[in-house]
Amino acid sequence: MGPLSHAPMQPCPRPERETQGRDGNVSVMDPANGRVTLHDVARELGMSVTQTSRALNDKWDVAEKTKERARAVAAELGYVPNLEARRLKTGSVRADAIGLVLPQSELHFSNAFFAELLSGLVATATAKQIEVRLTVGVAPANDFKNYEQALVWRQVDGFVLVRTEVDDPRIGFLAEADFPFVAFGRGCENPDFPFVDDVDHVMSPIVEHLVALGHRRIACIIEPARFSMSHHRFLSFENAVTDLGIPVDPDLVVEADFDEDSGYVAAQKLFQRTDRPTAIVAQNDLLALGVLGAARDAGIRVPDELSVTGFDDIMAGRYATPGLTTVRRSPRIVGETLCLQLLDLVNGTAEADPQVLLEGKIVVRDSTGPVR
Amino acid sequence: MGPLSHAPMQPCPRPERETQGRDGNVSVMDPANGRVTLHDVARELGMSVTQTSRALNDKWDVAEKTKERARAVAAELGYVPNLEARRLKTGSVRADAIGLVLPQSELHFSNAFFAELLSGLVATATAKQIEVRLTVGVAPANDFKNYEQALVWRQVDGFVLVRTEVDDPRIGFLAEADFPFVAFGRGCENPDFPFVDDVDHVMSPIVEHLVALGHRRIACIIEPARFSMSHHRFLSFENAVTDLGIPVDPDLVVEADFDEDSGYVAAQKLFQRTDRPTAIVAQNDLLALGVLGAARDAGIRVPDELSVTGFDDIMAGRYATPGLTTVRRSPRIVGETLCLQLLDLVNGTAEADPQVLLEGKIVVRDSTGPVR
DNA sequence: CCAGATTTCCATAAGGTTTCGGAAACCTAG
DNA sequence: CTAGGTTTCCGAAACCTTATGGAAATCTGG
Repeated sequence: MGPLSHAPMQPCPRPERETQGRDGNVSVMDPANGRVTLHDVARELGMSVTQTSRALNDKWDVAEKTKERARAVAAELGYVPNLEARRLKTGSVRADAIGLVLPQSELHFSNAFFAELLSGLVATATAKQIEVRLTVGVAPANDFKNYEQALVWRQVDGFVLVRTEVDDPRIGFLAEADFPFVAFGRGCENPDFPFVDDVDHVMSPIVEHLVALGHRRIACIIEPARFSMSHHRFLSFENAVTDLGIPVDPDLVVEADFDEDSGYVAAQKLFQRTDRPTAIVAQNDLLALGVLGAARDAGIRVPDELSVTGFDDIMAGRYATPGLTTVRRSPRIVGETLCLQLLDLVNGTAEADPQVLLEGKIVVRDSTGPVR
Repeated sequence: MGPLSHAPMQPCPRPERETQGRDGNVSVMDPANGRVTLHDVARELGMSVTQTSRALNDKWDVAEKTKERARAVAAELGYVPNLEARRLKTGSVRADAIGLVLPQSELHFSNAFFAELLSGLVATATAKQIEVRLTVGVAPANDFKNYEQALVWRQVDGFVLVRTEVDDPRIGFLAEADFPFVAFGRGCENPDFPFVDDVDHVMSPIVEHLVALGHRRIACIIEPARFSMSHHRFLSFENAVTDLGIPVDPDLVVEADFDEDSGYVAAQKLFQRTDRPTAIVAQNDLLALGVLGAARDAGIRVPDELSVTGFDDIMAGRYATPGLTTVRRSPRIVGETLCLQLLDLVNGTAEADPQVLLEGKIVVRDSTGPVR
């Protein structure tokens, strides 16, 4: 927490533009697009274009001394290879980029978990000199325009699929095109592509925790059911509950969206019931925060009268009142893993595990307590 | 809230790969990279390559009937133009992409405000057929590797700068290179490039609100002071406070990071003082949430014993306990504006205002109250 | 049926790079 | 000094597309 410096800012005028031209070197900055071409470098070197190319590409064929000279001149002239020409010639099919199509709704994106995932993904990609190309999805998830365009024009080497849906049509599309992709959330029963997802029993610790506290009427607020993870987590919840001999009351399962607002609304709906649940399991932390807000506004004390659990362990849950009991996963690891999986797929290598199941870790805070 | 469908997922086996080859059409899928080239289309059409190109590009020079025929054959053969060759020939210098370098720390990114900004940016770009290329910054902000690489290789048409610092070196770098960029947060005194930033008096409503409630000992928890926005908002805070005849106690100004954790720590520090402030102004909502958590843990009642304000109006603040008094800005508009500004700059058009000052709107909730 | 205007097409070149085969220069040993 | 090998270099071709200027075909009016 160093010394604070609140002096007024310095003005920062545009620097004077030097009149275009290298100092001391008579080079023809000429043709085409004003760019220095390999030709120019070769002329300056008094060498052939061929040899210049080979020198700069560090081929065995050329004397070390020449290489150095070439590099020097190239640097001095500010030569930078024309990527288009190179790729055209080499027939390189690599874009050195991977694509990610954002869920189109802004709300779906405000989740800190997802933001961190993206951050981890991009960091890993950047470390491998790969760029992440971002677009935002158009209306229905089965409109493949984004994917098709990037794919067909060879703009990316592969895709990362997020927010996969149950029987996600994108999967079939990409599989059929035989194009590399990885998914966050399996999208079907027995996927044979790389993905990252929760383990099957991911909700067990939460359920067991609540049941141990005496809860029997346990509600569940789920993300839209069409999404793979919502589906998966609900099945897990259902299994965990029934395994403990407790029936799942369908009336206590409420479908919401992804954000606090919808969690708030869903909770209100549950509160209207005469036989209110004693515990609410929300499928993510944002929903749970909404539930906490609804409870606060309804005068329902948490955890005395109601226990609430979330999922993801975003930072906001830690500082909520009361602190949110939740399940911790590492979004950065997810992003990192997805990236490595995809690059393996693209490169044909096989370093990372193709399919990763994440073990969640329950974090007990003050939003859960014994049933009164 | 439609019917929930929790039937088990369908397996989705990879579709059988058809043996490579168009049905019914004897075309040589031959050379190079297996791609169908313009040559192939021309041969199939019995036309010259030139005319085929012109036909597919819808030039005036070619008969409508021919165009249709060409389009049909191209579609059937699955021809897709080689972007490299086209760009090489046309000398097009457009990458149809803009670059954004993420702040390298994961923590800096978990802010929902920033996430929404990004979402707005990408949505706007996508609508204009522009892609957003994402990389993550390396250690010091004055290491330009990311920018330089993308710039020099003509990978992007322009940059969006976020988290600008006071006298941000990136600005000088890009200005000198005469490369298009826009900034979120002016980075210097009299910038002559497009940017989006807060109005100068952005903190006034908050300060006036608190002072009207009787607060005199007002602390401020700021984001790292080297960042332009932190600096700017603090100056605004300082001005607003002194304008009302209240001196700013330097001991009540604490520098933190961006997230809840650091807000928590900073608040603890303030709580240790014998003459505790009666109000804490945090420079963003996450910090404020941390303060609320710290107050809760220290047994300090908000707003009875302490008023807390945030900035940004992220959703989590609305559902915090108590609801957070804050300043609302629209992150999506910011992202959108930045994108339009940059595209204007790149295209040489001038639709959007080059410099936008955002007026914040105070949102009063329950975290602020009269001084006891 | 022909001159001239108009429409439709084509052969060639070009864009910047890499690859290929072979040529020139150099070195070593006999 | 020369044969044979090694190192270093170069000319020409190729990657796929588009632009240019002009040729061929078609149409118009007399």
